[in-house]
Amino acid sequence: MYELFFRKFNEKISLTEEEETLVKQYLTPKKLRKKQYLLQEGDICKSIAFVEKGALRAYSVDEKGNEHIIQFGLEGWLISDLYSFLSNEPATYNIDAIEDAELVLISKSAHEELLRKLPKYETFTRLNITGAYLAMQKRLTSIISSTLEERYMGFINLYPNIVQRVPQHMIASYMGLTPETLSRVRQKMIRK
Amino acid sequence: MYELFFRKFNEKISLTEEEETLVKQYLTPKKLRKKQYLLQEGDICKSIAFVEKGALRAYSVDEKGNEHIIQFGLEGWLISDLYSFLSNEPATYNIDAIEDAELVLISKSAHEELLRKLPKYETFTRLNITGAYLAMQKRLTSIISSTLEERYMGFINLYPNIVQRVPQHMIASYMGLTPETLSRVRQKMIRK
DNA sequence: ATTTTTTATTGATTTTCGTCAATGCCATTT
DNA sequence: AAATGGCATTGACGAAAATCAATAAAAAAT
Repeated sequence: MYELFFRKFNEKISLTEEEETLVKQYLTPKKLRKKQYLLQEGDICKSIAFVEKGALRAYSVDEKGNEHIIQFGLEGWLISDLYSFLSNEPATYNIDAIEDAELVLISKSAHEELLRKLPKYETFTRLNITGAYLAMQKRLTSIISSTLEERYMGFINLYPNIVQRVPQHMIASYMGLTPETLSRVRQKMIRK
Repeated sequence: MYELFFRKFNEKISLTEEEETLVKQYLTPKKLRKKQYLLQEGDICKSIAFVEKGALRAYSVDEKGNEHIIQFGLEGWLISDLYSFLSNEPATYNIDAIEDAELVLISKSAHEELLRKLPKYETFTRLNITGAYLAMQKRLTSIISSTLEERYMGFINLYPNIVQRVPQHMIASYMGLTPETLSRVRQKMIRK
């Protein structure tokens, strides 16, 4: 149980047996079927989810009903509406399962207690958010400074597994494009 | 000395006198004239800078020589090429002063020692990076899901002080637009 | 004081991307 | 086996933004 979670944890900062046992008490497993929501816009985000298995996405919906994917969550990644989680304000994102998924949930109270009780958990949290920040900064840089082809190439190189598993219109959404435009970008690249 | 730095620090997590004295020993002041570089692409980023006074920007330059601003740094903000700082890889961003500036530098070794010695510094760091992450996520969401006018309105509301002090072509660059396009967006908005 | 540099605006044109619509394909479901 | 729904592709068209170029205004340097 929670194998991948603790593998990732120990990669960042290694825990003793006792510490693992302590942390385990604060975790809750959850299974999600494809298309099921983990969080809906307007609800308060009650937990951070670690993906043990499967795939999720976080997305917003605009007035026209278009979905905009802000984040994917595959095995080994964390996913949540962090702002809602930390502030207790209504979520602005929806999160649902792209594939059947197994999650490890960390509730708000668990998160806060672990931060207080276990310094290594704070380090774990800091390293996680730092990694997420750096990844997002790369994404932002590529959006404001690269051509579509370069951006798509970058995406393929960075997340080859996502390209395999996720429908292309979702990748288009993640890139801020229409499915048609992404399809045409791909055609151009194939011709070379 | 370092007044704003400690004000911001204490807002996040309050320090005792002794702790402040300890932290002070790890800080270095630095003044920068307008247009001076704090960091150039290709160099290793040796420190995180806290802006006590003035304004800076971090930006990349593409093959065509166009500059793309990834971040502004005004009073009270931190600025650096975090990836380079943490990994010791060559920086991909340039950082320079938009106005004469006074900085507080935290070197790599200072950062690491403070993380080890002072748990409150780790908390300070965690809260800073979390805030930066949330701000960037908002920016990204607005890029992939809003119209230009909405995005510019959002920028004005979020950073009215930047609009006052920074040339518009830099704001265009931050938004991933040409100066001409931003100028036209503004005209449209004025007409309403 | 005048020259230079930086900045913002405007117009004409081209390129890029979104929109709308139709088609075909594949995978489920019935 | 047939029907359905989700998905990717393609074409025609229009809208949005980039590019190129000229001008003017403001700020900085001499």
